[in-house]
Amino acid sequence: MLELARIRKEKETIIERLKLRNFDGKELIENILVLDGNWRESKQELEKIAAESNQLAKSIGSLFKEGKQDEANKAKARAGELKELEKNAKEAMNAYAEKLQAALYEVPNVPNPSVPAGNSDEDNEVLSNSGTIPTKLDFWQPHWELAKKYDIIDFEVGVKVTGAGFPFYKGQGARLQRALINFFLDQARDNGYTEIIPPFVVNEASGIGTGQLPDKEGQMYHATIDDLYLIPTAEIPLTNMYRNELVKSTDLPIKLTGYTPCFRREAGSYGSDVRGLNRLHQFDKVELVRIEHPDNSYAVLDEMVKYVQDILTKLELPYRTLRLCGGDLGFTSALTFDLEVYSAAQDKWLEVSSVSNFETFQANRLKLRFKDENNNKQLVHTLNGSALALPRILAALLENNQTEEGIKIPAALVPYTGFDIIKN
RNA sequence: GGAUAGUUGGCAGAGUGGUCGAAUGCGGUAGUCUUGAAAACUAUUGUACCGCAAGGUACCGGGGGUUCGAAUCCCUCACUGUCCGCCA
Repeated sequence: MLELARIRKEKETIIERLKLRNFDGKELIENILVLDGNWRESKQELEKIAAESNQLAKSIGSLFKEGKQDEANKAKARAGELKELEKNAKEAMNAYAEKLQAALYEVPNVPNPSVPAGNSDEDNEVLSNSGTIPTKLDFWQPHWELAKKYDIIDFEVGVKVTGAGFPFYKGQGARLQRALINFFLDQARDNGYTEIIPPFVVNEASGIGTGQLPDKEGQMYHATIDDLYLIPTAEIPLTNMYRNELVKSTDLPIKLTGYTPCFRREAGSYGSDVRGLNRLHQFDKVELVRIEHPDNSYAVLDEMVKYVQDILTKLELPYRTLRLCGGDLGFTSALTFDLEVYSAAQDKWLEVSSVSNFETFQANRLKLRFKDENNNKQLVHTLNGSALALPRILAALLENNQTEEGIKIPAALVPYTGFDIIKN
């Protein structure tokens, strides 16, 4: 959510920059400013009535004490009138406040000026390519065939037990999965992140805090009996740890990492994109969250991208780095870099990480502030990034490392798996 | 799941219808004293919003109600403690 004060101050810039994401915000922003004016006006009106009412109530007390019954009763009559006025004024103010809030929720984050214009993922800017794309050999198979061949992932039994998109990992597949989680967490720890194991379900306030609610309600599994949501990413519990907090500037930066399963309904997804491990309803992910001083957040964003690149290099996977265009940019993000690995047998780039700077957009909803050098309260900047999402890494590892003997495990992972090849 | 007691400012803790934004203690900040520190003493010290300002409004777990007036009375929800039951 954008800060109202900022909208008042930078109306034109905001409208202009929102165009980068093909968002015509002119009408909405104008409307917000009108509602803001109405709200303030009605608030002043209400407060005026409340002030008189408060004063009157006090005087009634003293009048009774002094035994001036008549005057007291007269004042009571006036108080009754005021009460009616106050009720109406309050309703008017609340109506404006509600409309204002709803309108503010509709405004996406203002893109960073470096965000390229564009409509879809086709317009994302490829910043770099790293690693060597392997040559596809005749016997190479996509990962869902390999999963069957080596009996390491069972999609069918997942359908029986739960439904499509909930695979079972078995034997070496399960161990490889666990090895990746540990590898990622160890890497994060070596880089100064504190490991967290958060709850996998969150309440509504947390969903609102990080921006999944109210917009993307349909993307999350909702346990309605208890009104809790299954997390689609560890970003929600990790960032919400600091909801409504005022941290000291010396507490910054806050660097958190956490492994969680992620649950996504993925309503509306279809086609070859959802084949095998490409898109699941439940998947594992290690997430990084940073809470930063506003002056540092863009340097930190670059640092996080480098960090993810470094892990991909260690896994010996060919990858490319993209700067998301305005049309593909998430609602809450000001700037996002995606990292995609090349999965050879499918001949596809698979997104395995998304690293974003939200600036104050989440912090404003979270009411997450810090005391700056001058003891003023300021909103922090929040960032997060996947490091990494497991299934597509697994897909690429399986597809790219096929040999006649079996699937080779990259050297960096062998200490974690305890084996260097997957074979029958 | 049943019973019961709670939820007040950074913390502890008073406050059962009016002068309570809230005693008191601790803590914090500033000062006096001191070579310095501690102790002692003095003063000060909640948050948010509206307003150019003066000032005003709201907030005693959340929401609603009674009343001219609610931290205080009523309803409701959430959370916490304790006991019982169940349980990894």
